[in-house]
Amino acid sequence: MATSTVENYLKCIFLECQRLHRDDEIADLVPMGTLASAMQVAPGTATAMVKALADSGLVDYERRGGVRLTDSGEKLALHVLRRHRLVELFLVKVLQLDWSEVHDEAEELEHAISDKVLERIDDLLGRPKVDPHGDPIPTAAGTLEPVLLTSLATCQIDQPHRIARVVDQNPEFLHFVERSGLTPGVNLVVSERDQIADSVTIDPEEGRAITVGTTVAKKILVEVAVSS
Amino acid sequence: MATSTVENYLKCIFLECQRLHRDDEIADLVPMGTLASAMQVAPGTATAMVKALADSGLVDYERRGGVRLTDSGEKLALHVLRRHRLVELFLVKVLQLDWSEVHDEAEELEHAISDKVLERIDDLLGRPKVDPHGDPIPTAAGTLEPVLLTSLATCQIDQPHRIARVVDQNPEFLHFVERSGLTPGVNLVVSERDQIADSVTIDPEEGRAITVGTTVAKKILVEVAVSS
DNA sequence: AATATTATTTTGATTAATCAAAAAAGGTTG
DNA sequence: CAACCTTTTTTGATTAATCAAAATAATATT
Repeated sequence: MATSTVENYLKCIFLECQRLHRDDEIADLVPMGTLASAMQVAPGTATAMVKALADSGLVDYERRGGVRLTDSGEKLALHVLRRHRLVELFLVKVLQLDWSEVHDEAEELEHAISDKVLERIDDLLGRPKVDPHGDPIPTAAGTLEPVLLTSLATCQIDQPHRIARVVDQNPEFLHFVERSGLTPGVNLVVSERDQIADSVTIDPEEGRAITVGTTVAKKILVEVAVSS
Repeated sequence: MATSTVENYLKCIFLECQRLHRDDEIADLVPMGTLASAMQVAPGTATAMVKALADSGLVDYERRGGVRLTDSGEKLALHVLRRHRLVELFLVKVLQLDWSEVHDEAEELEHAISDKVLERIDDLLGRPKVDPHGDPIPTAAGTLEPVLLTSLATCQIDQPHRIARVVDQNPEFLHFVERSGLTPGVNLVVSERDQIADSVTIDPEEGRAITVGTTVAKKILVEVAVSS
């Protein structure tokens, strides 16, 4: 059985890989430095660990290039992610915790929960598709719906959108999002984008307009609103 | 912070100490061999670990005598036990798992659950006093109600009793208990005890009489029934 | 008491995960 | 292209938890 450290590395590689795709260009390998800082370990530690993961067939490792999940590594990563996200939703829906605090709780619980308990939770919640942050929940079979979302930084101006997902688990950030009324489900339009000022102005259906920087706008993912 | 291994050793010492009190005479120290086999580790491993626990002030260790919890060790042990038992009850009541399978699940979860989540669970369950096996749940303050129960092996013959607690988490045993209708809450009288045959005959209020060996009788704890 | 048995402790090694600091490999840039 | 900077890998050590097997202490048996 994979230790929880192994699970964390795999999850981290998966998420960093997704993040690279979202932000940047088509980087296929996660650089070791990126992994090390995401895992908050010394660079050498990440190298050592990745070599061990490669020996177990969970990743492909390219010396001085970076690391990529194999099929079995991705399968395990998705299973961890499923546990994490179902636990988060469970904590919010059943135990009434705040969405800003569940990430850290789930970080521990994701390694302790059995498949049996997980499926009971899934039942209890009615087989949900997304967690409280709008992140999609992988299926038990290990598939993740492809994400076709744009962000406030890239969506079309003046077209109605709905917030689908908030891609940053930092509690401070989540509180800000909540105060600003930018939680998943909210309808809005982006009324203005100013390259020079690095700003994006958002006009929610309810409440008053707000202007945020591009880095923040990138973290709020939206889909085109269906007429309600 | 205590590792989950440390938590397990402390919990184990606490439970073994209780068991010694229940079964046997007034043994103050848990022998190293008992601890090692309860923890399923080699004897030397237990010695090494106990020395480390003694250095942290969690236990008193008497060379070639055994080990005993200090006040701070007991406090931690009770906190672990509280988590374990609340989780068990939660799994039975909320997630509808069978009482015979929750012990092993809780064994993992007890180390992953935060105080915040624990108190939410406690609330949700209505601040229960005992877990599904009838084991008392320590309070958040770290107190455990003193147990004043006898077992089927020692209670008075022909007097009405009620099953309060089943002291063995083994799923096989719990299934047997269930099949025999000897779960917590059941009213019965012990109609006969035969020293030579090493047997105890139980007459439940409902269903037919059953005869079990003394080792089993010792594991089923009862209280004198209040007139219903 | 001498011997045998059992329980406990020591010793020496191993594995997983980590760090700090030195070494090496690639890029960048003057 | 040589010197510099950044990233990555190596190396040597450390900590927590474990085991097997040898050594020791305590207890029981003859």
